[in-house]
Amino acid sequence: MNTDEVDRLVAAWRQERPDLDVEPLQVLSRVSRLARHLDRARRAAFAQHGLEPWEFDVLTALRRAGKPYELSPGALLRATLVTSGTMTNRIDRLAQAGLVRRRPDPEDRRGVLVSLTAAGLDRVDAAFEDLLRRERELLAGLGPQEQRTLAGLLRTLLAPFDK
Amino acid sequence: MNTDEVDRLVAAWRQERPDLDVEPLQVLSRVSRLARHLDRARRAAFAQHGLEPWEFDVLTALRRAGKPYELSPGALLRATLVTSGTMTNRIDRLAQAGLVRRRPDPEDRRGVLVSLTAAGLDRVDAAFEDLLRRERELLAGLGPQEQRTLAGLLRTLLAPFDK
DNA sequence: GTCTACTGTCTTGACGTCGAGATATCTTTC
DNA sequence: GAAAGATATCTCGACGTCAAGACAGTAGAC
Repeated sequence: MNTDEVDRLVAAWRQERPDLDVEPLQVLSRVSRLARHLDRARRAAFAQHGLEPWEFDVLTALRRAGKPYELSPGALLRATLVTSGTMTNRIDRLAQAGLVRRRPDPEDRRGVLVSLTAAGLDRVDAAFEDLLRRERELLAGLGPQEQRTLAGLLRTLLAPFDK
Repeated sequence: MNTDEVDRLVAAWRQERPDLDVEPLQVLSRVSRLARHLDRARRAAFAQHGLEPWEFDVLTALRRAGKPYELSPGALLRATLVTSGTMTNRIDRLAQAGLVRRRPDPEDRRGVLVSLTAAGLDRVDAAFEDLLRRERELLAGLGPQEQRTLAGLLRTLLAPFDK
């Protein structure tokens, strides 16, 4: 079993605070670190398609909604976990870039509906394929059974958050 | 096996892009989500001690260094993966808050050494204990053996990044 | 010793996010 | 049908980060 950065981190803490049980770090520090590396991989994948991660997040939410690829800003901010001010700003820039379109909601005059343009659909589909390619490489160190085990353990940890 | 948010995400993608193998999302989307929840838990733990996550990151790096809890800004930015401009700003504010101290490096006139004050040491120790408490709760759904399995699988995924 | 390349830290300007609040509209209750 | 509260979106100012570059000091080659 090779030692990695987190093993060194844990060893340093044991040295400095031998009174504490730092085992939780073995799992959770690795989760944080892996997430950071994953962010980089995502950024790289999207850059090839001229997209920023935040752009992908929004386009992807629309893409997953299925035809006609249209959601309200409210639905988008719930899907992407950002605040409303941020979402307004994002939609502005995506519309500027020609990737989404805004139109008034015919059923609610307070509301707006945001939809993918043809260009937005093409971009997000291409970027998503690239992302999956890179994610597969990232997971190449694990066999199919190990991946399922890992997914299962992570699901257990996430369960309390899905209320 | 209960279905969670990620299962729904994967199901939506299978519906929309049945031509793609989206299995990687089962692992990696969960890693990202768990990291987000972990960030919140950290934020909450630190807030009780009047610390922001970024403050904790810096103080912690100094704490782990052991007596005399002193590192250069360069060492700190490598430990925390931020840019030098960011680190300058962080040290400024931590010094302002009385949690760290800056002094010229006696061996290198370009250099500076940053060390924990007594107040900084107390704060970071208390916050760290709180963090571990919360992390343990987060992991409560898994038994000790499962946690070790999970840590091992994550270590395998991280190995390629530790150069 | 001097030139050149490197290192360590700080400065600056642009950017994206957040949080609070403003505005308009819808819904519920009486 | 009017008032009160809820909801949807947008506006604005503050903040922390980054990237690029400025500046001072060090180290190696000759």
